[in-house]
Amino acid sequence: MFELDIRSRKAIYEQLVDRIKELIINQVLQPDEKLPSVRMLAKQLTINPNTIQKAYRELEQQGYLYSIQGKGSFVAPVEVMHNEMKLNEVKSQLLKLISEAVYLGLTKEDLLTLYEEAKQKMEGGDENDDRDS
Amino acid sequence: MFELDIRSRKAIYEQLVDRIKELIINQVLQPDEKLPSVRMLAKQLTINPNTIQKAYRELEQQGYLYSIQGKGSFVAPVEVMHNEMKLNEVKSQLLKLISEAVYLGLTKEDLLTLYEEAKQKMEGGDENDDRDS
Amino acid sequence: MFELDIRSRKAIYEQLVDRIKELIINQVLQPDEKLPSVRMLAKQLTINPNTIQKAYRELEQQGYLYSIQGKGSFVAPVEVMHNEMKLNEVKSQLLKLISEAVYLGLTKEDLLTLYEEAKQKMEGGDENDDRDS
Amino acid sequence: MFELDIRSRKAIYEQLVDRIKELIINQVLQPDEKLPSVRMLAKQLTINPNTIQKAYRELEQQGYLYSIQGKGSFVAPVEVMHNEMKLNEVKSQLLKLISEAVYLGLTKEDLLTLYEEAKQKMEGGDENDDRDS
DNA sequence: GTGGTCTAGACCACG
DNA sequence: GTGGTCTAGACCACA
Repeated sequence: MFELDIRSRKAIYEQLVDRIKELIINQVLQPDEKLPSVRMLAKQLTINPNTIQKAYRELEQQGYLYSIQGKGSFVAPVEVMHNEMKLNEVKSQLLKLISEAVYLGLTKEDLLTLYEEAKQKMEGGDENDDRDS
Repeated sequence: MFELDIRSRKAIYEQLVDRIKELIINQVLQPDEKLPSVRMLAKQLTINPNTIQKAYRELEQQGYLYSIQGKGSFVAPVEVMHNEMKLNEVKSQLLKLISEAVYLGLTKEDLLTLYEEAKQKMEGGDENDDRDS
Repeated sequence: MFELDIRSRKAIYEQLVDRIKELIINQVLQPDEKLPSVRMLAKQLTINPNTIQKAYRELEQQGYLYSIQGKGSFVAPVEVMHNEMKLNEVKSQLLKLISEAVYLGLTKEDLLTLYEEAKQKMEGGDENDDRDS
Repeated sequence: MFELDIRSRKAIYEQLVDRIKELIINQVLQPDEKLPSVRMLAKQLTINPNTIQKAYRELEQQGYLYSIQGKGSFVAPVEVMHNEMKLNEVKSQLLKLISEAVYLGLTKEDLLTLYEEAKQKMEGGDENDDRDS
């Protein structure tokens, strides 16, 4: 579930951040669900606990997790207010990436296909799904 | 034209890569156009020539530039064949980014707006083309 | 009345300390008024009694509460003598915080507004006093 | 200049953060001025480089510093736009602290005295000062 | 030489 | 048992 590539150029803690963020976005990890403890996960992945902690801390700063002393780390519920700033950041990144993709031949249809794909993955993780949103 | 933010967290050579890539994508830099020499640009930006070189090498590897010994570096024309691999990479990045954006509240309309924006910038850079694509 | 945020980074006992201090300052809790027993409050808030005890002990040390064996904990009346030391501590904290706020753009008017706001809340909590101080 | 109390309950990196923030606010450290390198400062204070790095990183996240790979860490210039959010946070903290201080006997005059004191320290650090602002 | 990352351990605060 | 802090080292990427 949290497998990572030790040989990758990308820093281990960054891989973890990306992977966990993905699990949250696709609702595999539900709001307020507890994540593995720093030490447990460290043992399981055979990496240093500090590395896990750094990833958790980063996710906390980005608003995806919250952690409680002596209890553990948990998935943060989405809060619309706080996200507007983040959405604008992501939009700016998207504009750049879409530009590059279009330059390389991406069509509007391709883009919409990707959108549907993203949607589908998110609904797939939601067990209480009522079919279409 | 190549101004960069010395205070940014992003490495200077990366900023250069992104900036030049952007200029190529928006067709400000046309195919086969010559880029400034490493030394000239280094002097102009008052940074280390090695940094410029690293950026040019990176762009060459990504297929955006080609260089000729003793002549300089030039913008590579888009080649459809070679791009399919890159398009798939970018598509994969896009899927991740779109997923995150949707999680944060992006709508399909937002996405199409971004698409049109990207298109427009590319056409705007093309001075010899007033027609719609 | 004592609701606390389980997701907060701040330790639970600290949240309790702050909340009770606030209630005392705003005169919602009057001098010599009895606070809920450790066990009752623990049951009501569904947290560990030790946590309540730690908060009460902390407030006692800070001079906001006094406790009587077998009777419970009570709000301490303000004593001018004992407060001079604390006032100086708080003044020192205030100086730091005001400096930071001014650095971030706080004006003298903003500060006076905050002062009036603080005053108002304290008078608002005093149900038997409609006059100005 | 960066002396810290190793016996204090407060974490070393937090002491560093507070101290450096203070130096920036009082303009002892000027915008774009370089801070001691992580290793130099670690050697000077005889503490672990990681602890310094944690402090620098925290200050960077709070917007007081920016750091550049291979160059060092520098004081960030104040940007009014980005600070409004922070100002509101600090205002909220101020309201609480002023309430407590008033409860302990702080007068409006005391508060204004503290304000002037804060102002004075900030101007004192400004070498190009034109007397009053 | 600089910051950034990682490891392998230790101790503390919290509940 | 949990996260948070700190130490004492090591290696890498950047300029």
